[in-house]
Amino acid sequence: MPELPEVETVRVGLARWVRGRRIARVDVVHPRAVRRHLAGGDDFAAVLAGRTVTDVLRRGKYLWLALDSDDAVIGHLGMSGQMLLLEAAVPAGPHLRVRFTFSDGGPELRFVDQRTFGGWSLSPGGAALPAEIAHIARDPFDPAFDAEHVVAALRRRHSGVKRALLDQTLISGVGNIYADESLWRAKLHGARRAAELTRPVARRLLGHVSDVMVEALGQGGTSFDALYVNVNGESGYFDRALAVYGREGQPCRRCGAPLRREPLMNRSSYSCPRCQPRPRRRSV
DNA sequence: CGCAGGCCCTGGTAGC
DNA sequence: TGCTACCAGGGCCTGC
Repeated sequence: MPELPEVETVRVGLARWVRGRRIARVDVVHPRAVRRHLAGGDDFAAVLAGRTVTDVLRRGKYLWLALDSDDAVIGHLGMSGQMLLLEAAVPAGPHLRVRFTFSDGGPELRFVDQRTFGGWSLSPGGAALPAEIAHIARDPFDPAFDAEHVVAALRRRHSGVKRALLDQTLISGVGNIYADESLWRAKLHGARRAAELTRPVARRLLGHVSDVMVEALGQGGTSFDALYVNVNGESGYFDRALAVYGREGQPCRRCGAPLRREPLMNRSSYSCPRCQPRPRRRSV
């Protein structure tokens, strides 16, 4: 489940391996992978052929290949997407969705995605920042990330604080895993109403969000199964450092109480019943 | 407008 | 053994 640290790891890998190369051919193996490109897979491939990748950029969980035509190819890993760089001779796996081959004959870029939540689309003129993702807020790795602005926006939200953290138009890059980890560090239950957080508490929470993702980036990303693999095909291993996510029934590392799992927004949330008491008035 | 919830999708696993 | 039900969840979409 790639979140900001994992996507940044992929971006760095793509920049290293794809920047400056000319796309010779694109094969859309599964149409769902380009469902956002309404003109279809053939058109997607035709537009990209002959273009050179000038840079690989990212905002939140979206990344894009900037092209010499000033257009962009936006990519999202979804739940299970992988970017693999492989020699052409390596046989295709069962979940290959899109294949990019390059005119230099070097390694292909293969987008592999079991659950098909991820995909690609074209953004005309979007090399600097695709209009399609301009509504996505800056993420904590962005030099222009304005924490005080996010604190103020967070404190105007009437929804639960976890829902607010997962809202990519408020702060981007945070997913279910790092939201839970951040809330545990901040000793806050995710159903606490965001608007009820004091300014210092909101600041502290955002500090934890940033810390936990910076730490994950340093570890090379999170992996729970073989689904997340970085661009060179190596699994991340940050899972060993997770304090709450996936640890139902195991002792809280702070107080020893058995961690709980409960549904929130129709997905699992992990927290400590003692460190993160449920609010009387719950917001989701 | 803000907010909440449903849906998409596949493979692994639990349960019968 | 083979079937069904359920779970994982990011982001888009709809409806209130």
